[in-house]
Amino acid sequence: MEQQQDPGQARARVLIVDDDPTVAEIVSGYLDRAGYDVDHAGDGPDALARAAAHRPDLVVLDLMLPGMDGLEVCRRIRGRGPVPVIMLTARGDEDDRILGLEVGADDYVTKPFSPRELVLRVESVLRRARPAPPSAAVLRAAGLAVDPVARRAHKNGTELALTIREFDLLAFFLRHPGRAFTREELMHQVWGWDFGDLSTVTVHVRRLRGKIEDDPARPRLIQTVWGVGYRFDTADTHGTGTPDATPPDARTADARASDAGEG
Amino acid sequence: MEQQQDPGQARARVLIVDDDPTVAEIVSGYLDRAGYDVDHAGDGPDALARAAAHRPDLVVLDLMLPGMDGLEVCRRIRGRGPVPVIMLTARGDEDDRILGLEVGADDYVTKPFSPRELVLRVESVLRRARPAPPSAAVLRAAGLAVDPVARRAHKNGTELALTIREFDLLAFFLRHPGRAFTREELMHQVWGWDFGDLSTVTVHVRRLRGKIEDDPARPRLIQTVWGVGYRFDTADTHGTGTPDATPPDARTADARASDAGEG
DNA sequence: GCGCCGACGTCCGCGTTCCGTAAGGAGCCG
DNA sequence: CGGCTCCTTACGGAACGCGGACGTCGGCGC
Repeated sequence: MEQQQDPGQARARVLIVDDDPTVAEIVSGYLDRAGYDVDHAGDGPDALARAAAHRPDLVVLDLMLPGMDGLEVCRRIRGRGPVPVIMLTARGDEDDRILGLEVGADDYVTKPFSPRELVLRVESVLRRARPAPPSAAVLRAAGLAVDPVARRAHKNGTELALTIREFDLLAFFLRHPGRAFTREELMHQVWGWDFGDLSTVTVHVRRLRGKIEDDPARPRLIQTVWGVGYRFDTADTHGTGTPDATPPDARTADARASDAGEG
Repeated sequence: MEQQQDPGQARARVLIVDDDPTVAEIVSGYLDRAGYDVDHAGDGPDALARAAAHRPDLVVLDLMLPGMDGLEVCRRIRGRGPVPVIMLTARGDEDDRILGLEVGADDYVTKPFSPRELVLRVESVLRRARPAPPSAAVLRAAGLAVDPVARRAHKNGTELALTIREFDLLAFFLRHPGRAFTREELMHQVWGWDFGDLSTVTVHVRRLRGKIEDDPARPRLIQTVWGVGYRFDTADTHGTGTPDATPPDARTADARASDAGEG
């Protein structure tokens, strides 16, 4: 069964381009019942006009069109913007598939096809084309954005060139803002070591400061807690003398495994 | 999907639904000689029962049935699973054809038909139904277009001559843009190995770079993540806005089979 | 059968990057 | 002022990535 779309969400517009009225009608019925806003064009020029007027979210395009070549239509439609295209080709016509691939089709369905399958393809392509919604995996604070999955860090939109240790250290700080850590703790959490020269931590904090602080000589983000260690301060966790200011982040102990990457 | 008749494999099961015994017998004979395991039902309820019991790989369904409508039978059978259906319709009855397609038939044969033709259709539908598990779309990014089904890759319209490993590697990268992978992960996901010389990955990345990068010495698409591995970057996954284009979908064990192709 | 060729995995040398440590100087506190 | 802590810089070595090249295996044509 096809699933309905979210009520409240605008229905996705689908443009069907086919010169056979019966095929178009069947497909329209299926897509309509599946919750799409369907438009139909019978030939190439009509397709281009409707595509320009209605700005569909997806185009189902028959390759065999009277007048204008389906490939040409595809090319022109995609020339205006990144609209996903599903192409209907004759059964087993390998050449058409290849051409469709080159011209910019995102998927193809061979005729005769089951309307059910077409609906599935439409859903699949649209799902794939949807821009990724706010990825929750990105850590943000004080103009910094750290993506542990991509292993990228940005400061005010420009990318930072961080080494592994610097990246892991910054990611750890971002996960635990406003809290002071001793060098031993950092060495344990970020390095995974329970012993070693603690000046290693000092040096890496210094290097990280040099890359993320506006004035490394007078650091704002990574504060030195005299006699203790370091604390990452964001702009919003400022001024509150909170002794136990656990951020909304519910992350507790043993964050090492996820914070410091590999063991 | 089910298996086709390979030597050693079980024969494909075909269920014939027709109220005319002579027709059913003739068709059964042909299909049996063609190597299929044939079952027969004379009316709608019988068809549903046998379909449930024997789980056929394909159903040949006469539209004109006593008792229950053929369309209703088709609808119910397909409601249980994605079974291919070939429909037998009266000659020139356009409405039946349309209805058949609407209900989800994969092909149709008009009566009177030659049993030989029906066998060909059966083979065709089974062949088509098997190796086309739904998601067989085209991957696109940064001027690249990769068709996993056709095993073709294009860059800016010109075809790339990729080896098997290079193709699988590129397809995997295109499926997970903007995400960093270690060599171990790539070896596992693309090669399917859990051990082995990781320099193999390095070498293949280099060879792939030589074919898809404008300046392989200064790669833009496949970025090296120092100390970690590699990351495929598209033009649009650049900057703070959308650092992660990969939806947090189910990334399970079966991802390998679909990612690396079926070899 | 024989030789050619492409694909693949492995190995080695080189240049680069990064890391941990050491040492000297400055800052903070009693 | 003395002791301790922290900052800064420098350096050697290890780790890493890259490019080039080699040996093997299988397919294909002769």
